[in-house]
Amino acid sequence: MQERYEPGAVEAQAQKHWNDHRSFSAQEDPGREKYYCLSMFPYPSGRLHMGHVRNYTIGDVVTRFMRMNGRNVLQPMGWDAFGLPAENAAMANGVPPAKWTFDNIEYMKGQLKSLGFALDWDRELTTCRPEYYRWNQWLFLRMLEKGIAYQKTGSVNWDPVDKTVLANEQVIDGRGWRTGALVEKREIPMYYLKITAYAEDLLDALNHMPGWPDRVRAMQSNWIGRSEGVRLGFPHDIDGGGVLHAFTTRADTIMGVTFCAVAAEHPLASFAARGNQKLATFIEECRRGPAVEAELATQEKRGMPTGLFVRHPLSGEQVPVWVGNYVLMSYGEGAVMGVPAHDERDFEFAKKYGLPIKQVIQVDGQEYSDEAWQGWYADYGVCVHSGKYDGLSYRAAIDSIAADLSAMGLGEKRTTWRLRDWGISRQRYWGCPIPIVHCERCGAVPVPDEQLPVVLPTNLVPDGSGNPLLKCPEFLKADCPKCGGAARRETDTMDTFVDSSWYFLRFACADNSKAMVDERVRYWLPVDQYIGGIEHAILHLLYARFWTRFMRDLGMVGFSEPFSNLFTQGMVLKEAFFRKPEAGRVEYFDPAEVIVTEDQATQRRTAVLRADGAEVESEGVVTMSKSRRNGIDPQALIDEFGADTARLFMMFAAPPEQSLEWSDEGVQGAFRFIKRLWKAVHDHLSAGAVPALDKTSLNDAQRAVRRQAHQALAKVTDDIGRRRTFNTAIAAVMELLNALAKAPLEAPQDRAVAREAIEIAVLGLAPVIPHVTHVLWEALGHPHAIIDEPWRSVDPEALLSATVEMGVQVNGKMRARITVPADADEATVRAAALADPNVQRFVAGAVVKKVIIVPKKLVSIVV
RNA sequence: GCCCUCGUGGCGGAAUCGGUAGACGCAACGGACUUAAAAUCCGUUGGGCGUAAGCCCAUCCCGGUUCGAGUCCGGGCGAGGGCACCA
Repeated sequence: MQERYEPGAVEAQAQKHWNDHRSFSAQEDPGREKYYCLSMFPYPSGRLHMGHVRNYTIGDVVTRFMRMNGRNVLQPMGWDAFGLPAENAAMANGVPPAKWTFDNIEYMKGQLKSLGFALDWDRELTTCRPEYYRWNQWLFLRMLEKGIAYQKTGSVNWDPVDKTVLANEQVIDGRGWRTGALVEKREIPMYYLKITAYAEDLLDALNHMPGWPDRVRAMQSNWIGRSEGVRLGFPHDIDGGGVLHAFTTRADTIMGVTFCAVAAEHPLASFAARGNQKLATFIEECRRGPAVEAELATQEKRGMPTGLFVRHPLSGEQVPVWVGNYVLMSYGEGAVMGVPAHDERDFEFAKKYGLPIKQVIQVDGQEYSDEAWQGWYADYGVCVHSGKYDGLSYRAAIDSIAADLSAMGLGEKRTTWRLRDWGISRQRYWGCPIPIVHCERCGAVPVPDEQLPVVLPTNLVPDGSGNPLLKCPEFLKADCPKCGGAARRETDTMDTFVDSSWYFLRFACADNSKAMVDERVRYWLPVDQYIGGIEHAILHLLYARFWTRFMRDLGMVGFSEPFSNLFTQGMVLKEAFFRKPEAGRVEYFDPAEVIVTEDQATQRRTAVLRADGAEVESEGVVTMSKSRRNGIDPQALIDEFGADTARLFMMFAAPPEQSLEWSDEGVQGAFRFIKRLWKAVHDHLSAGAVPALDKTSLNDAQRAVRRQAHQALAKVTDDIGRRRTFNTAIAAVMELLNALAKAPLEAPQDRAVAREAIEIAVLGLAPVIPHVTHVLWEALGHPHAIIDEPWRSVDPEALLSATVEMGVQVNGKMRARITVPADADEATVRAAALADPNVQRFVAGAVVKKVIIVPKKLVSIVV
C-alpha cells in the first residue's frame, strides 16, 4: 500500500467500488430482517449546509452499522422541492422556480455523492414532480370525501402595496419585507385538514412510543394541549338576549370573576363596536396586530370596555364585558372569565384598568395584599368568600360548581384542545395545486381522480405581486367536472408540510404510477430509525403522524406510527454579526469578515468588520442560516480534507443530539487522526508476516493489548448501536490506537495481537469513515469489501483481568486508590482499603461506623 | 409570554443506573528531528498550598436529600430550539 494518505484517490476508489457493485441498492427480501433508516430529506436550497452534513452522516453511520450487523438496510434520499425560497430566487434572478430547484438538486446530489453516503438513489423522489404530488391531490380528495378536509375562512397577512399574501417570515415588525408597507390581516376562504379529529389518538399514542425522545413527546403533548375544564355561560340581554360562553380550567375561582374579556373578533365585540367609534378603532388595531403567537403573548395587554354587561351564572351579579387583545378567538370560546385574584394575565389587566380584585382562593391561610400577591395567586388552595363553596379544595369545588351550573343549563365539564386544524391553503405558485375547480353554478367542485394530476406549469416567474397562476389562462381555464360549463381552477397550492407528511412511504414504491402505496410499504415500513433536526419536533412530525393515521383508516397502511425510533440531532450554531441602521433593515455580515478581540482588563469583546474597521454587534451563537450569513460551507472542508475528515469531524466534535457550536479548529485533528490510522496500518504491514493469534500463549502485555482492543470493540458497538454517541465511539478507537503505538512489537504474538487490534480499529470506524477503511481493509488482505464484512463480536475471554483498581472514600472524601484481585470478596476488599496508609491516617482513632462496597469500583468508609 | 432542552478546564467535550470529575480531541507551552519551515514524534497542561507524601478548592448560583451529587429534588440566573404561512 501507499505510504501517504491521499483522500482524493482513496475516496474515488471506494466510491467506484460501491457504484460498480451497486452496493446500496436495496431489494425487498422477506427472508431477511429489514432496517429502514431515513434522514429528513433536504430542501434544495442551493448547497448542502452543515446541518445536512451532520444529519446525513448520522444516518449513514447507523445505516452502515446495521448493514454490517446483518440487516437488509434501506437508506433512500429525495427532495422537499416545493417552497418559498424558490419563488424568492425567481424574483431575484428572473429564473422560474422549477429551473432553480432542479439545478440545485443536481448540484446537491453531487455533493451528497461526494460525501460517500450509502444511499439507494434508485428510489430518489422529488416532491415538485407530478408523479409525486398527484398523490397529495388524490389523498386530499379522499379527505374531502371523509370530511377530514373542509373549507372555512382563515386570516392571512396581506401586503396592500404588492397586493399579495405574505408568509409570517416575510413580515418584519408588522411590515412587508419588500414593500415596507404596514401588513393587514385578511379573511379568505381556505382548506383545512381536521387534525383535531385525531387529537386524542395522537396524544394517547405518545405514551407508547419508547423509541422517541422524551422531550419530543413532551413537546407534542403540550402542543396538542388537552385541558379538562368547564364551559360556562354568562346569560345576557344583549341583542335580543343570549349566553356568553367561556372556557376555564379554574372553575373553582368562578366566584372571583370581576369581568369578562372577549377576543377582538368575537361577535359581542363587533356588536358593541356598532355606534362606538373608539371601540371600533381599538378592535381594528387588534386585528392589525401580530398574527404570530410569540408576539401576541409578549405584547402589552390592552383592553377596552364594551359597555355591555352579562350576568354571573351563580351570583347573578352584573359583570362588565371587555375586549382584550390577549384573548384568542381560535382557542376555547374566544372569551375568558376574568379572575384577577387568581390568574396572572387577568391580574395584570385588572391592575392596569382599575378593575376590582376579589380573592376567592386561600393558599396556606394567606390573605390578599397587593405586595404579597404575586407568587401564589395562581396556586391551588381552598375556596373562600365563595358562599356555599367555602372550604372546598380544587377538585371538590370544580365538581360542585360544574354540577350547579349544569343544573341551571349554564355550563358543563368539557375537554378543550390547544391543537387547531391544519390550514393548508397557500396563496403561492410553487406548490402542489389543490385539486378544486370553481364553477359559477356548482361552486367548489373536486377534480375527479381520472383527471389527476392537476399539473403545475413550470415556466412561470413570480414577480412578487400575487400568485402568477392567476395570470396564467392555460392553468386557470377548466371545465366544471359536474356541469361541464366553463370554470376556474383553484390557484391556491398546498402547504409544503403536506409533501413531507408521507414521503417516507413513497420511498418503498417510488416507481409505482398506479397507486400511492403498494405491498412494498408493508415490508419496509415503519421507518426503523428517523433522523432529523430538533426544530421539526412538533409540526412536521405531528403532521406525518396525522397523515399516516388517515391512511390507516383508509386501509392503505397497517400501522399508526410511521417512525418507530426518532433521533433528533442538535442544531449547528455559529455566532452571527449584524448592524442595524437607524432607518432600514438589519444587515448581517459573514463571520469570516469580522475580527473579534477581547480586552483582558475589561473583559469586553469587540467585533469589527475587516472592510471598514467599524464595530458590528453580535447576535450571539445561533443557528446557521442564510439570512444571518453565518453558515460555513461544508464544500470547502470536503475539498481540502476529503469526505472522511468532514464526516469524522462532525461526528467527533459533539454528541449528535446536542447543539454544536462550529469551530474551525479540530478539523485538522480529525485529518491528523486519519493519517495516523493510515500510518499504523502501513507500518504494521511493512513489519512483515503476522502469525495466527494463539490466545493461550499470550504474556501479560499482550493480554493487556487484547483486552483494550475488545473493550474498544464493546464500547464502539454499544455507542453506535444503542447509545448513538458517535463521539465516544471514536474516542475509544483513538485510545486503542494510542495504546497500540506504545505496545511492544518484537515477538510474533505481539504482531498477532496488534493485527487483531488494528482490524478492530478499522472495522469500528468503517461506519464513520467508510472510504479510508475500505482501502485499508483491502490492504490488510481481505477478499471482501469492508461494507460486506460482518461486524465482529467481543471475545469475553479477552475482557478478563486479574486485578481491578478501586477508589476508597472516608466520610465521602476520596482518600486512596487500591488494586485488588478482580475476584476478591468483600472482606478482602475491606481489609485492603483499611490497610492503606493514607486511609489509616483518616480512620485512626475513630470508630468505623459503616463500610459500603460497590464491587469493582469503590469503598466508602464512614467513621 | 408559553412549551422543551442545555450549562463541567483556555476551547469542543467524557463520566451510560447516585459511586475514582476532566476520557478523547483542539489550543498552548517545553523538547526531538530539520540549514530553516511545514509535517511528524515525545512530554507538560483545572486552581491554590507543599521539597515531598499529600492537603484544600473546583462541574452556572443558592438551598435540600444521601455514606457519597456533574448526575436526584426545590428556587434562581444564563443560553439555545419551537410557537401553527421558513423548511
